[in-house]
Amino acid sequence: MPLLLLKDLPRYECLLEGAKVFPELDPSACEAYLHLLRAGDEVFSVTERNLAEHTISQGRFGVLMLLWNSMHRRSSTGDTVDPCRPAGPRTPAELADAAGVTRATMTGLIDTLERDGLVRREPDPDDRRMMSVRLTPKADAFVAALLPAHFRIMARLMAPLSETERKTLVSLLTKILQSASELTATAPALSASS
Amino acid sequence: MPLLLLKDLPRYECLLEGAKVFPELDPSACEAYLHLLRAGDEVFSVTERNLAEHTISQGRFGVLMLLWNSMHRRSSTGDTVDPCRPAGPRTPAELADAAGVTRATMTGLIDTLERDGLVRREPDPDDRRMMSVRLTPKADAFVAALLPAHFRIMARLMAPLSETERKTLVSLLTKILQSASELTATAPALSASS
DNA sequence: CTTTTTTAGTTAGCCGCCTAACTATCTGCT
DNA sequence: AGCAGATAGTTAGGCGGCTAACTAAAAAAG
Repeated sequence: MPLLLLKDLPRYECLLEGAKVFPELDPSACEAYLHLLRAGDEVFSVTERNLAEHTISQGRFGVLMLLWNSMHRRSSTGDTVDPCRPAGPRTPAELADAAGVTRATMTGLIDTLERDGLVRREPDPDDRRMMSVRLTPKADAFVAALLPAHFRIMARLMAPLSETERKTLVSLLTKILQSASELTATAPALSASS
Repeated sequence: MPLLLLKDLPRYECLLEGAKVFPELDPSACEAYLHLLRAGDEVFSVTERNLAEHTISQGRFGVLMLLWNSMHRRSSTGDTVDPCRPAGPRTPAELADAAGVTRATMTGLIDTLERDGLVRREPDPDDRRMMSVRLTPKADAFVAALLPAHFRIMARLMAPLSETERKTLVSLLTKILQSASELTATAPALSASS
């Protein structure tokens, strides 16, 4: 579990009462916020538990998936990607960027993956600053064995939602994602202005 | 940011293609899952950034909120809680339970909060194993100064959603939460059975 | 051609999360 | 009374985030 969260979400009446004390408190916004964090966290930890059974963390799994995708990706027309210039992330910096972590963090993840024999670092012949990270055959088999259960869990998590509801959820989350990125862009003004 | 996540969510076509390779892959479930994690993470990091401006982490903030709530809570009828036996969490174990972290983690959080002068540990006169954690006046002022901006951010994040959409979102997330907890209960069967 | 700036990757150190093991205390059973 | 087991809290060590500072190499500027 990545974050400290209330196990029992507050009842709506409590939020209404809080709004009396803090005029800034928007009860329905707060409720949606708390449910979003809670659900995201719960879903995260369910998949994390499955991955942990295979002795791998979410972070390392993410790196494996990025590399796997780089190796197996085909374009939407069905053509294979030019093998001389693979499209997906290969270097630590590209991986860090794709994964949304710092390069320092990626160094650590690749360290442990390499230690476990799942990836290899290879120097770039053209630019001696760069490394190329490649999956080992072991990792290939590992990921292939892991994915079915992983996908099954996603399917089970979303089982109670109809196709329509899933689309609705995605569209609502997309709106939130949008406003979050706007909020990020104007970050300095947050705590001060209205 | 608590977790390693794809910065760019995969297009739906990619999921459809993946489903050809992995029959367990339910594209709409996967899409919903990825959006949920992504949105949760993004929203989390937006609030985290605000808290960081006040030199406090999400985890410590959560502890302060639990204690604050314990101290200021009133019942829904407006009566104050019996002051001799306050309802909210007080001890590290209760706090850990309410926050959903281990007691070891709570020890660390209280350590840093105490170091920063925001809480005090007081021995329990009746049971010498127990400690009582109390907010200092400094923490009281600190939280009161922090909350308005915190609430404002929640409101902004949810601004693009109508009241109806917020209710819809909460109800969809509640369904997912429900299936996640069922999945947690039957965890051992996950990777094996269908 | 030298110097400066940028870039790739690593290292060091902090924080918060975990599990496992430990101490101290209390509770319950005989 | 006395001991086994439960419980509260801490400690120790690992992992994966982060920032900041560093090295090496390439690119750009003069």
